[in-house]
Amino acid sequence: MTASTLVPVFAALGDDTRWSILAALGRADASASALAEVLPVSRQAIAKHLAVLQDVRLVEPVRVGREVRYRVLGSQLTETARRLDLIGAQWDRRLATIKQIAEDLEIE
Amino acid sequence: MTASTLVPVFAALGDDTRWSILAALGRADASASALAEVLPVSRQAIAKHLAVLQDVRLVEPVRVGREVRYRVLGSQLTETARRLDLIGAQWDRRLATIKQIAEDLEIE
DNA sequence: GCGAACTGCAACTAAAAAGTTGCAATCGAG
DNA sequence: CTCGATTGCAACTTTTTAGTTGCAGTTCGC
Repeated sequence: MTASTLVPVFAALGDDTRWSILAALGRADASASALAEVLPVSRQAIAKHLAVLQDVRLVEPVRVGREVRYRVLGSQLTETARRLDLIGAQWDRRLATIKQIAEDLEIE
Repeated sequence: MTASTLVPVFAALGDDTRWSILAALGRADASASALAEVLPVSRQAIAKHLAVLQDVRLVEPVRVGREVRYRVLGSQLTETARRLDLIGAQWDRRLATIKQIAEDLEIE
């Protein structure tokens, strides 16, 4: 996974409707039609959201007879979390360094 | 931090320009004007982005004389990563359970 | 084979977000 | 005190995205 793929994942996660979809899929795999019966948007809207989620590997389609069920992929979320943590740690390290320098200066 | 604050953080992180800003701030604190000299957008556009980032506590303003420098906050990123990891683990656990059940059924 | 259930594609509308320009207000340095 | 640098506010345009409706294509069950 390269850095260029990280931002689209966040863009995908930055929408309430998509989280509703992910939450529903977190309980059980479901098709776009099935999700449309639960959520307050049309099936086509859900299909578009699923396409977005599939593009960033947050869900994957599973054909079951004539319907296409979607499965949520925790691995992408875990991987994203790991990378986010690294970046956050870097920033904190720089701030800690600055703070340390400031304290050293005060002592002198 | 409540769940309702999580989605806006992702929305904030789902934009390339904001990542450019965060990357620049990751190297050194800077004002909107200073950032505008480096990035290919106007100062006002950057000011809006900084407001978005500040709303979700990814940066915080620091007055230095007549200018307002912004500091990146790693803690928010770390916290977000932690929560993301928990959710991903939940999903993976469900999938593992399902897989286990499927395997058990095959044996019988 | 035929009808019903599902999916997929396309065009369109509406709302949100990114970016711009222009101007007023503020504050420091000389 | 005054000039220049910097920030803040407002109106506007453009682009993107979320959502809709309508229709065509597939495939399963009877």
